[in-house]
Amino acid sequence: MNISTRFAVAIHICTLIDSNKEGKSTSEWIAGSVNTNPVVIRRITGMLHKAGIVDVRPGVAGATLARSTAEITLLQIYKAVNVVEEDSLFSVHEHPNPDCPVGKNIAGAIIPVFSLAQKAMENVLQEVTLEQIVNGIPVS
Amino acid sequence: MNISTRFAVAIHICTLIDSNKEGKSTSEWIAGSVNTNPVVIRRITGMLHKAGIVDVRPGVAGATLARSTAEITLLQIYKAVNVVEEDSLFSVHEHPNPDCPVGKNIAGAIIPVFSLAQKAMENVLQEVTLEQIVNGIPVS
DNA sequence: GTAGAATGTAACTATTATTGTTGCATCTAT
DNA sequence: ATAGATGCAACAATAATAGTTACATTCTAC
Repeated sequence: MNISTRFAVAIHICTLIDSNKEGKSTSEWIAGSVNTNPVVIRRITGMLHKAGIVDVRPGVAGATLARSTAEITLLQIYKAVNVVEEDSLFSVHEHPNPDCPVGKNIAGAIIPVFSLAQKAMENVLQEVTLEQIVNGIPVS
Repeated sequence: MNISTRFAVAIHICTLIDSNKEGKSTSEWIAGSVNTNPVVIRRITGMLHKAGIVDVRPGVAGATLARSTAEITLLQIYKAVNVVEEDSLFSVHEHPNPDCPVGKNIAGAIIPVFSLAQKAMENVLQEVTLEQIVNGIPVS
């Protein structure tokens, strides 16, 4: 199991858009850097657009960031591309035996822990901005 | 995406074994509480056995915990059932364009963050013992 | 207002992981 | 020896991912 590359690609896309303020960041151009199909890029920019992170319009070439890189966190991107459902990073088996004390109560005992663990991970993503990622890319 | 129920089931199994010190915790009996097939249980107890968490022997009915519930952490169980590969909770797209400054360096920029985020999640699991889970189950 | 170029999106495929299942070999205690 | 358990290989059903084709929609430039 692992979290879809959609998240890493979305970060890649946002970083690219920021680094290309002079040119037009079309899905085809972005796809060239990510090395995938333009439709995959459009799917993701569509999600980033719905989340208000990216501006993109039908018929108009090029996506842009909707706000500054310092105001975009990795958590926002992560939520935008929907790689992990709300509070369900960990899945719990359904229908344990209700006639067994353990079966009846196991979900209630572990779900709060799973929730805390997921939150801890997401808190790290919340503390990292797109600006920091961009600064991690050598200007070359 | 979400982490396999194998982890939740493994916790369920360990809790059950502890709550059943008088009886024999056979795969069939455990399967009755989890509400699944005994082979699924054997697969998981096999993994827990390899990790030294559970004692179980071919031909001998019943699994037991290899050490006290206070000495078993959720992180140990999590690692035992191999639900997330080492340092790869998040996956990164392969083969970004090496001729693009962003493509060439994006992996190096995001992997450390992904690593930190995963570690933060795992640290929570490390702080929770099986004993705490067991105590969260009403005696009824 | 039309042509060209881009985005949006549906539909399909290949691949992979999960979960459940059957069948059978192996092992142990009685 | 036998009964009953575990270990394990093999297979099916399901679901998510990633890539691809095709085409409708939209806008800009002319």
